[in-house]
Amino acid sequence: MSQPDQAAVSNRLLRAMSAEDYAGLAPHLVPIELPLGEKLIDINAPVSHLHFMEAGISSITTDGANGKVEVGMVGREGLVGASPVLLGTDRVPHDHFVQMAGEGLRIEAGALVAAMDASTTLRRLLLRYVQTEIVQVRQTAYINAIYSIEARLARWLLMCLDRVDGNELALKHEFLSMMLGVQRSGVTLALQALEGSGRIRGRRMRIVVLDREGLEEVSNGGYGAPEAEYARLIEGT
Amino acid sequence: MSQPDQAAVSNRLLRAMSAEDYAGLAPHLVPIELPLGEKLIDINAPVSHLHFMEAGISSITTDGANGKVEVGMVGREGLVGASPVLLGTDRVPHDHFVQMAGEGLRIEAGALVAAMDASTTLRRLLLRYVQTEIVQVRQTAYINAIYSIEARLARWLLMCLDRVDGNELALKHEFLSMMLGVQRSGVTLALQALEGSGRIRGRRMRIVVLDREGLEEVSNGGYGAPEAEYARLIEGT
DNA sequence: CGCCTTGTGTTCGATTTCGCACGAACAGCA
DNA sequence: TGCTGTTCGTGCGAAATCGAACACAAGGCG
Repeated sequence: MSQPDQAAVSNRLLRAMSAEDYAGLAPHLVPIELPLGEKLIDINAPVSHLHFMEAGISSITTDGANGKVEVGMVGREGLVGASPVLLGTDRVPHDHFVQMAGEGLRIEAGALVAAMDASTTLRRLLLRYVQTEIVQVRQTAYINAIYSIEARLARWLLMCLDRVDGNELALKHEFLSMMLGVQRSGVTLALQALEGSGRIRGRRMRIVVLDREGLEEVSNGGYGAPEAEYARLIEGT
Repeated sequence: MSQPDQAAVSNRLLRAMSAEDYAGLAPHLVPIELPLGEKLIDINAPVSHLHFMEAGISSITTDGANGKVEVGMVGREGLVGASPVLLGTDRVPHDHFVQMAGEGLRIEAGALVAAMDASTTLRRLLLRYVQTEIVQVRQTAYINAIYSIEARLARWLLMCLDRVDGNELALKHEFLSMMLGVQRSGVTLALQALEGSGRIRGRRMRIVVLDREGLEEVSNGGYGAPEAEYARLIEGT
């Protein structure tokens, strides 16, 4: 098995770490396909592996009495399973599944923990990543409390856009409605509003973003702060 | 300055740690009053001190274009400032202030970090606490997306109740409306609904909880999971 | 005791979102 | 080409919530 060179990976965490830290991790990284719907971590099931996302998007969801809603999103900026493994537990009450197909680099939990124990710089980087996850979900809680469907949808599309190549997203309205925790027809109406103002174009199973800045306006401040915090904490910018 | 004995403290983290870990921390703990409204951490300001809450409640809020909403709650089960300091940054884009007056044990960030570097068991405990904060805020994001005002209010009252002695909460409707991100009149109506079903009794500036289990029913599954995860991760139950 | 500030109860129209249903458009497939 | 299942557009009454205003009540203070 040949692991990719650090310069060849897409994952922003792997790219941000020192060459030594990457070299220590690389022998344990196993390239893996991430097909749509693949469960990376089951709710309350032992977390044996983590996944550095290389492409595609994974969702963290809460399943409750009233359905399933997204409470976290991980793409190539992140590491699926980071918070439980780095913070000392082996299971979480949340589902983690592949929401947009892609690839990842899988690593065993034990190997990652060992690498972190051996390198303070690696530990520091990955713990900071966990902090960015916290900032993201606090923002989600805020948004879910007081923003309109249209603003929440705009933020969500932007977050997806940050994690894919190109400006197309392969998504069903029904799936979006579940992620946001709203009615499917509400998603259709919000998308039509965005399309009416020329910010996106919708086709069947596909959303093309035409005006990224327009979406940021619609998101009304809901998008941006967590993303800036990621840049600051992980990439020092 | 005499620090309290471990058996005498109320903070559940301090009580859960080993006697050795507590002994290492104790010389750095400074008892401090926490008056209503005191800011413990300012938004994006350096975090110099952390606070083990002994009594009272601190809120974590996001301030955005559309107002301020609570995105985290810390009482005597917790440590204000844990996530930034333990995860390697010195500031967070959130406000932390005292929402119900009480007391705490203050510690300098540097002293806590040093103690954690010296004890793997202490580090393990406190990182696990951060994980419980994550579980809490993911639940908040979930609830905010799809639960009614009444259910959210019931959950919020229960979370407060867990963090105070007795069954009375000193709260204004206006404050509640800000915490939940809803209209003040909506809070009044929801409280009346809870009072009508005999679960609480409201006076001016004061809410008396009469039927805790009734509130849990109203919260419709919104309350409980994060609390159970705290018990599991911190207290091993 | 009576004023005055603050907190709470109440109302009401506007708006958003829900919840549901049904038809139209599209894509795969025979 | 025609069939079929899926996805999307649409409409509509119901419900929840907003947003704002005003009246009333409680309690502090002079």
